[in-house]
Amino acid sequence: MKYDFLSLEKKWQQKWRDNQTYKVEIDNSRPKYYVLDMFPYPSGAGLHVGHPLGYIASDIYTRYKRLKGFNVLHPMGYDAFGLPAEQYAIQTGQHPAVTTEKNIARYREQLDQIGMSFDWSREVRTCDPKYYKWTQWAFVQMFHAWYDQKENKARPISELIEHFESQGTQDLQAACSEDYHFSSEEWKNLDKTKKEEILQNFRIAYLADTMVNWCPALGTVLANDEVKEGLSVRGGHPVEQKKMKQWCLRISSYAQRLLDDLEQLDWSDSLKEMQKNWIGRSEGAQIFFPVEGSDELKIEVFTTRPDTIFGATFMVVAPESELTQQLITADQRPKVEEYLEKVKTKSERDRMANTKEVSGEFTGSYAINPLNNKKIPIWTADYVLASYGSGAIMAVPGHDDRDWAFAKHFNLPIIEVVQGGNVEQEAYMDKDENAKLVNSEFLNGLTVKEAITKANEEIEKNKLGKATINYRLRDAIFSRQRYWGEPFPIYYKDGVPHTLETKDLPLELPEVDAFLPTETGEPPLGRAKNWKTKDGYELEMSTMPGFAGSSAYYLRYMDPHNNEALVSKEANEYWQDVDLYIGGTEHATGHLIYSRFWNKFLFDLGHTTKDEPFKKLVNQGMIQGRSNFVYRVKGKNTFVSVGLKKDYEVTPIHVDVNIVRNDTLDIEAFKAWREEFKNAEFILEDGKYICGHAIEKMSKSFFNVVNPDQIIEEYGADTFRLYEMFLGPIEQSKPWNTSGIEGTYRFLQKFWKLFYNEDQFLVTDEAATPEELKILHKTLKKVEDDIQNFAFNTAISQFMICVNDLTALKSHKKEILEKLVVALAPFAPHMSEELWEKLGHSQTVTLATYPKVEEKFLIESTFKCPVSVNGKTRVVLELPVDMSKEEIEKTVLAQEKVQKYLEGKQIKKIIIVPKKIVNLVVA
RNA sequence: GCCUCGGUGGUGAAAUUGGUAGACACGUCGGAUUCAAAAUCCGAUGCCCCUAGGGCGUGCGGGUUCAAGUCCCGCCUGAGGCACCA
Repeated sequence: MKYDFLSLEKKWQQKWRDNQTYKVEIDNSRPKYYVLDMFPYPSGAGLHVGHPLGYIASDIYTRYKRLKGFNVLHPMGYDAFGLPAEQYAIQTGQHPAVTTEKNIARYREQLDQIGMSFDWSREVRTCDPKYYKWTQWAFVQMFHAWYDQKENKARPISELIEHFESQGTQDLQAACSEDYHFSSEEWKNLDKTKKEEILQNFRIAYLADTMVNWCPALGTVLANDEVKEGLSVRGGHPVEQKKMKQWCLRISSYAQRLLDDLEQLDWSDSLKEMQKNWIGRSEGAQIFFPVEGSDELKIEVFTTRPDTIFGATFMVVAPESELTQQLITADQRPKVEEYLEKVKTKSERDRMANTKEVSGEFTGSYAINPLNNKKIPIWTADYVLASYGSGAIMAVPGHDDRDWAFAKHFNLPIIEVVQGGNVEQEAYMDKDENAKLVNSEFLNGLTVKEAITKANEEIEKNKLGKATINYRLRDAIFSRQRYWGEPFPIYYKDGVPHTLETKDLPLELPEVDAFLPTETGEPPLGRAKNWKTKDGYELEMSTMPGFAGSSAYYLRYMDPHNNEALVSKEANEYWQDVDLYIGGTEHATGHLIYSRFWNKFLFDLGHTTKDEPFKKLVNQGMIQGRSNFVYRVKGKNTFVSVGLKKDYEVTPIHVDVNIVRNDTLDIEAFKAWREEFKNAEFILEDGKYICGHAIEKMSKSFFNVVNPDQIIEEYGADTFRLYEMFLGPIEQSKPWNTSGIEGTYRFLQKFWKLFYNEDQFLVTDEAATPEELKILHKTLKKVEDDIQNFAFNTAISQFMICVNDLTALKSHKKEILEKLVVALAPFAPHMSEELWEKLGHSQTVTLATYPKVEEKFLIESTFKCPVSVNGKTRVVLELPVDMSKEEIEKTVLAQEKVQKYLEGKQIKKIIIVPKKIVNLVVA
């Protein structure tokens, strides 16, 4: 009987749906396993062949784990809030909810036809009020929390207030935007507004005036990870710096924990490295430089090289820094103001593009080097960033190349304090172990390492500052001036923000007449009628960013219909955390950091049981497009095959890859493709038109998009799944190329035929021969090892070898085939179900048990042992496994070939590597 | 500039982690079957040389080792990340 994949796959997909085969419940009798895919943003274009790569891999692993007896949670949902739907809405007036709904339906249809085993009863959508109730709830928790650096965790804000009331700021170590010192008395005497103002600086979700990435084209603020090279990641619009009042999350207070806990995670090195860089820890010292002529004014700097303090010949303060204003002297004011104005109008992008260009202005003030009391000028320059460290530096031109360039440009002195380079030529930045300090009083003669320690000691002793750590990671800006996102559960009373109560959540997104900002520049929510609380207080008009909804979705899947809590204790304790998370690297510094932070916060307050959400993470590579080209002869409607194009003057034209097969153009289809090609003529090679090709992003405009639908229609879902995995390791990015899919298709045909003799279903109860058993167990072993290593490509290769072997033996033994069906089930579930049923099982293959590998069939009775004589001659011998060293020597030397080679030569030594190789070293 | 990961046939890729490089698959060539084609099956297929046989081969140049795609040093090159971060 023919392998009729179309009807067979339809039949099983229907059965799985009808029987809710993949629905899971808490089951304390079985171990849990949690496999999660990064949920997709349902775009209007549907899935192309690149998208399901990770989903197929996780589905294979899920099905494998089920067969191994685990209770596997494998859910799917949609990250449904976002910019594209909103922009589409602006253009068409269609409500984003409507388009989103439509897109989701399409995604679901496509996912189903690939044969995914998701538990759809647990589906979540971030735009569903029942879901975003808990996003809002988490935000409320963050509003009412502060970060205790002593206990290194978030705590309820009420406990901070208690602390203030009993002892003011004494003994308090808290993450805070300001440096506060007050007594309990002083606290008690403050009015309500002032108290709230102070508390804002401690809250984990807080409102603050901050420099933000403002994107005028999108009309919204963006987070750091949403900006690349001064352009927005979505759309590529210019981004500028602007001071705005925004909601922020104090993620920086978690910097150290986010860094430390990376170690315990089973993630790829490159991903961990990216997060490390993003967090950007640097050790150094905070030093205060008094300003000449002022008792109060001090310049705080951060430096990683306190050892070079005697080489500081000037100071630089960031132009945007408030300090700058206080430092400008009357006679310098006009010049400095002019400079500040110039900096202000320079966009972030221009600033980045011209990093070589040196600019700055002298403020007129001088600082005193606290270690040698030398007077040094204070400058302002845009190479110092307001947002990092304290926004001011001590410039050591001898040992920092930016300071060096600045000093050279403005003719400032350069002092060498570390020997080893020529500071007149360039800054000497090496931390050579033998380099000694000079011109540095008590540091002279020390190495850099010693000098850093010594300088820090001296600074702390004299209370000039302290050794400290700085992070590049900044607090996350959490407001977006957009419509299609979660509303903030915040209202304002006398300008002071308050949170809604949990019982009043969710705060649903209101209807608006247009999805644009208001005339007065308020976000779209400003258009909503009566955007107020019951008591008439104004509600917050911004919405939350994309990462809000995806930060705790993995917890929601554990208990998606719970209306009382994000997740019940029971469900959380059973499912714990994600054992395997699969998704792309593009989320390395976005979602994967936010999500870890969000989870740690919930953990601190006892809302979840695990400190880290994702134990193991596998990054699937991107599938690129493989575009095809036809070459039109200039000025004619004639197309020349790629091999002959050098003889003509041609223009390459993208041609739809779906009318090209193995680079050969379907000429009739091409003529029908577009009106203008109807009468096209062709110059062929070997009777065929061969197209050129190039690797590009998979995109509609390159006509290189391949949809899974077409492939599945032609070859079936099982072939598609197999082929996607067979393409190469999942972590690797690679272009899609449909030629080659025949290989996996043929494999499934051959597998099917093992169960048939002509048209007759034929499996025998005969006992398997040792040879057959060996083939089976070798395959089981290799496949299982490969699955555990996510090497699905080689697992499939092994199946191919196995089928070839069994076909050659004309083997139809039930004993063998039944086990193979189960082993293949994770890869080709539809075919396996069908064959499993034909083998007489009434239950689905999902409930089968993964066959046990019997090692005894794997042990070879003999092993191949290559003999190498001085690396020149190789003889391969078959030797028994248990042969002794002496016997091996004897056998080797008795070989005719070896004898021949050794004639007249003397053996110097014989090296036997157990079970592997024998080497004879000849004199 | 800094960090990370790669570079193996015509193509996608394997290689038990230092042990016969190129498994498996695509493609190509040859054959069988067929009136013919498709499908299917069998065989060949790293490169070079005149075959027997030999020589060369994992980006390039060195090194360690009986043995290197794998380890070490120095380059070249591709992809990704970070980037006036003090």
